[in-house]
Amino acid sequence: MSPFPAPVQRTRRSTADLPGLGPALTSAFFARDVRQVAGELIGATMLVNDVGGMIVEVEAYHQSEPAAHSHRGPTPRTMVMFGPPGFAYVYRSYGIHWCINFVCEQEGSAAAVLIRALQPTHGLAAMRRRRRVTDERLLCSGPGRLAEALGITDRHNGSRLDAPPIAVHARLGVPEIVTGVRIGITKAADLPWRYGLKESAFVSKPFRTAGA
DNA sequence: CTCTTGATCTTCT
DNA sequence: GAAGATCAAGAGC
Repeated sequence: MSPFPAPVQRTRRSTADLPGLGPALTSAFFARDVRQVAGELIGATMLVNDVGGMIVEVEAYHQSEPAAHSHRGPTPRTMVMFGPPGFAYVYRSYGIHWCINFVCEQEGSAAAVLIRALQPTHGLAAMRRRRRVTDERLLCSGPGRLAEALGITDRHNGSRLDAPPIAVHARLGVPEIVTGVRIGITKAADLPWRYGLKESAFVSKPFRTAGA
């Protein structure tokens, strides 16, 4: 079963049978409930300097729940999340990696979608140079991996999502979505706020629901 | 295949 | 001083 309905029948594992790019998403798209935006980002395409791919895995975070970096109020690191929607929040993870979020809802909501995995479609050669791996499935299957592949660093913190070097294009068609609990957290670990493209070979880990 | 550990920066206790 | 929205390499099965 393809995660996208007709006309494609088989699971999309190469770029040959991807749907095209929809219009560029602007701040109005991100100015909505963070979980709604998270689900609609599955199948969208994210590019940085024309390098990137189709979003296949994301997680939603909101100030009201304790797993969010914004939960304890604004700090120098999380300031961007407290601002208006449609901007990038980039943070340092475990002292080593960069990870990118899309700020959603409205000023003060401090809600964001963590981009966790892409299916590479644009600029594969540039990604392989940065990542020093050849397996396509390892280029962008994880938040730290995709940031490295796309050249994302703290330089992009606070950047607009609808102006160079960043672009996010709407999906064409509605894919089949799977949900599960978020990965690598201990607080609010039962909230099913992780969204993925069904049967994608490019997600960072299998999907799991709370309890099991 | 699964499990463990090191790397190394920011924030919080 | 400890924990954390991670990843890669090595050990063991």
